[in-house]
Amino acid sequence: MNLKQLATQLGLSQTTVSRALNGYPEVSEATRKRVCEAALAAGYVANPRARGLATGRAMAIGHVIPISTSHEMMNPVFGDFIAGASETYLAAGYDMTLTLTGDADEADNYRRLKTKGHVDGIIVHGPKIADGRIPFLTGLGMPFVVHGRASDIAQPYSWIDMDNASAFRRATSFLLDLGHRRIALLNGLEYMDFAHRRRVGYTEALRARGLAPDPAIISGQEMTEPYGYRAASEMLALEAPPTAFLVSSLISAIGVRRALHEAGLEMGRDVSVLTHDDDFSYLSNGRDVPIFTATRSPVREAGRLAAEMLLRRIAEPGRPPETRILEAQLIIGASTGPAPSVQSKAPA
Amino acid sequence: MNLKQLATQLGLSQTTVSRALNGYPEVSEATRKRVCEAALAAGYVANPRARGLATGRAMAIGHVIPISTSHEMMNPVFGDFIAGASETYLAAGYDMTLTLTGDADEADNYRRLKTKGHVDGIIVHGPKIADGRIPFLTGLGMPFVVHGRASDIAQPYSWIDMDNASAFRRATSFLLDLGHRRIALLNGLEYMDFAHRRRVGYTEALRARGLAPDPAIISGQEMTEPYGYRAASEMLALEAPPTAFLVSSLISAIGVRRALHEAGLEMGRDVSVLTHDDDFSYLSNGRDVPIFTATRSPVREAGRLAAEMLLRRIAEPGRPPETRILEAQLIIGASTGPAPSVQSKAPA
DNA sequence: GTCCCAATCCAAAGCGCTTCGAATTTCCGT
DNA sequence: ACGGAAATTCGAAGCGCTTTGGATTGGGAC
Repeated sequence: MNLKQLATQLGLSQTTVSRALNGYPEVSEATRKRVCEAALAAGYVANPRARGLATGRAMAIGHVIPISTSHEMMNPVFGDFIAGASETYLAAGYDMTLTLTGDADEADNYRRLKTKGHVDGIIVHGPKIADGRIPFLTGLGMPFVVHGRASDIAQPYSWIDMDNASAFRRATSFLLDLGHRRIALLNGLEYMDFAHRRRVGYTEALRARGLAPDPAIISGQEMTEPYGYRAASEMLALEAPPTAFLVSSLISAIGVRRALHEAGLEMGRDVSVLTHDDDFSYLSNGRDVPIFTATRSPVREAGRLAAEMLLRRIAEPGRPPETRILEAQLIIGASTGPAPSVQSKAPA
Repeated sequence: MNLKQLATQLGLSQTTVSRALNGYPEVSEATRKRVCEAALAAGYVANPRARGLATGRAMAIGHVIPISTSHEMMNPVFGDFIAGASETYLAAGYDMTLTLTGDADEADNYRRLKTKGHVDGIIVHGPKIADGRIPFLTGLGMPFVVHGRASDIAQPYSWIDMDNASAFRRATSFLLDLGHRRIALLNGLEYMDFAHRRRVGYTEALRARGLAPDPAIISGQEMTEPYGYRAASEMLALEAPPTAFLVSSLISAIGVRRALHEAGLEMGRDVSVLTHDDDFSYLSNGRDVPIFTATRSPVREAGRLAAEMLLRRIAEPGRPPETRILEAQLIIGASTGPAPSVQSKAPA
């Protein structure tokens, strides 16, 4: 069933039917009603391809998410982020197309170019410190919003990001306040912008107290559970083991917890753990009684906001780039406590 | 830059250029080479909408994944499954569009109808026991493949599924062989087909040894970490607590582990835990030394296979529905051991 | 030199929809 | 009853690509 058939059946022109269906004012209410009912009855819905061809709009936005081929990891952040964005799209009538891409640059530019004409805008995931995709898309003139930022890029562009540096600065200070002096950082891959910023925040907080970061208790890897376990186990075996761990993801923090248990240490008493918490739906850190002390920033919410930003950009192509920073909450849970050396000086 | 411009620039007709680009035989190799080079230089890529309109193929496949609005959960299974499918699509030149939908039926049929014309085929995620989407899509004549099955549906359709019943039957038997008699089941939501089948396998294995399932140690919820924790804690507080837990997801199993630790019990010695493991990339159960004894079936691989199946269906619309069952591996880890009562009879 | 068959290449007809410009009808005031 | 503005409706031209059927060219075979 296509427009022409519907129009013939109704004894109207395609023009009128199209206008009636799309809510244009120059069609009488009576006609509109008749048309809509007939369309509903016939189960008619405009062919999106044809509509796109005619209007130039695709009513779809593309998410390009990098999967490091070497690691083969689908970061769970993407899932929740996309779920959030999808709510916005649904309400606005947009579709979402996903492109998982190998390594984020080079040959891919080509592929994304192809994407042009397929989508009205793009959300860029997982930016690296100086991400080539950003100048590329800017040059292309395609509306886009970055989830995160790319530190070394001068020209303005739209992004939404959590304040990673601030969150990790506060988290580090919090641990320092508790008396910890050997604070390990289990970061994500540090060529990723977010991890880079977290490291910066961590370092700043240490320096502010006159402490120098110790490379032996800093690492940056993909944030899996086994990574947390392995890194923590190794660090705990050092001569001067850390008394606290600052971890970049709840999943890795779970690995750290496993390492602690295995070493016979109690989390929150013998060793403190503070993690960033993206507030995934399926891996909640507990609403009422958080297991881990954490910097929390819901990634799903970020997805919703990013999508709204992008839709605004698409609607008004002229508007200057918009940016939005989200502050993480510092949530106190049971995984942190005073540094043991301090505690041991208490009356026993 | 469009076809017409490119053709003019080359002094050829649109027809020839189109054919050259699409690899049709009736164009000389010399011409083809010239055309391809020019296209590359100009950065020309055919507008997919226009191509789709003309060919009737969208070169895109749709994933419709249900998000129970009540729970607001983006199941991590989807992420990995999609990553697998995406590999297949990339190789075949297909795009992927994602539709997260609220509750899976009713009004949504409409929406999915709209999807028609947008995609060449659909992958159905998260089927319930009698899922209305299956007869609906069958009636629509749209090629589709279900990841999982829907038990109560008579007419044939294409699906790929892990053998959930068999996996859980074997897992239960394994625990029974270790002497466990009170085996708790922490299942997923039991209106989901996969959870239903797991329950069936579990029940069968118990019955085969003359044991009756005890509702007090069986539950079915969304498979979050807190669920595993809460359910396990409650069951451990029973008068006759379970000596083993059979868990439907690694994430929930981590919650169970937490509950055990908190209760001062050692996993694998005091209480056994056996979980299903979808083999997510970021939450590995350990390749060499599995933490949990588990039934493992890589969901990413399933995604790849499902995509291949769908592409075959699209290529040959006439072929009869294809089905594929994947057998889970039973992997022995450190989380299981003989039932304590048995052990306690050993010389001490 | 002709004829015929391949090998190439081209013109034009859609695919289904939107939208501009024009035609038609309706409804007033006078 | 009539001119004309306002309210509706329509015809037709694309959007960019594929593909059918036909035209053109080149090169043996005779």
